[in-house]
Amino acid sequence: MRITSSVEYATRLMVALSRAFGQTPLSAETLSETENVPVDYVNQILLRLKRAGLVESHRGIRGGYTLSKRPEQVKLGQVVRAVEGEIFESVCGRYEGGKKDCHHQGRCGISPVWRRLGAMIEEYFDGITLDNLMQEQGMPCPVKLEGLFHER
Amino acid sequence: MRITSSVEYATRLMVALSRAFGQTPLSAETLSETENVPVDYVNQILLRLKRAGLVESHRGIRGGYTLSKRPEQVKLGQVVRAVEGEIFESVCGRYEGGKKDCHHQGRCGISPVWRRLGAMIEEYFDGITLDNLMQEQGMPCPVKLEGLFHER
DNA sequence: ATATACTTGATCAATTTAGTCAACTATGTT
DNA sequence: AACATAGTTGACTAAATTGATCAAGTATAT
Repeated sequence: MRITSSVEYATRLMVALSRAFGQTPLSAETLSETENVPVDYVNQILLRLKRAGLVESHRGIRGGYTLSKRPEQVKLGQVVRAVEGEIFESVCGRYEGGKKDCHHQGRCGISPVWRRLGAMIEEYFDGITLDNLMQEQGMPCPVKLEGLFHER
Repeated sequence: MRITSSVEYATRLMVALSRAFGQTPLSAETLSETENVPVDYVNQILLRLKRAGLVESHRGIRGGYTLSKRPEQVKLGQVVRAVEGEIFESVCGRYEGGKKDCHHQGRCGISPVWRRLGAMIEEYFDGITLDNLMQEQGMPCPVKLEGLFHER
């Protein structure tokens, strides 16, 4: 379980765009240099972010990318979903044993444990905004998880 | 971000061994059948669990595996660490950009966000015991995360 | 003795992740 | 209009990880 390079890079790119919010667009080339990410990879990631509606692109000589929304209105969860599809992939049914004779239904308590973990992680990511990420010390106290554990 | 088959299988195997706790050992062959996991893979996973001290092996004609400790004394976190090494791999420095001109040090708030996520996930796994997993409804309310978000 | 069953390390295939490439389209500037 | 900048697209490749298999052992209860 780890943060992939796509997510790491996407997050850094979004923070860079947050810093430049309200100013002129940042080109993929520029972002590639300041963030030390291969330019083609930057383009690929920005394209996914664009398709998710998180950034806008501007062609031509002084083109580049800008945030679609204000930094405080963009959640880290949206960024992760844009590049990964799903934040936490459900496990039930993915493996042979699970499908054929699923021990995740009525016979043991494993399934809810995975589900809650997924919910917890999503909640965590959705509780953090780009604005939080721009702060030196990270976000203050973004998530309230109490409810999750009593959910039935 | 997902639960790997090793973790899924290891968890199921440990729950099966929990059910048989105090009884005769369960052979890899038996576990393979009841859990629908290839027998060689079962052996591989059980070996890792053994090296982590979570199960004991018994050779010979009525041999097999037994839990080393009572189900309520084994944490899910230990099971995950036994098969995966680390529950959540630290990201800082893993990628080129991070090493060369790390944006995770003093200049933005990304790093603490990953660290806290990792701490949260570890805390979650360590708050669940095999005993919890045996219950139909999963564990009750294993984790208190309040402290995590104010940690500095 | 012998059948059962754990032990070990190597190997292999499938999948995912990371990164590259090339051909193209749009746009501002001169 | 010409041109340079810069986004767009999809295919492609390489590396790493994951999932699974195999073979040649060793130990032990009966």
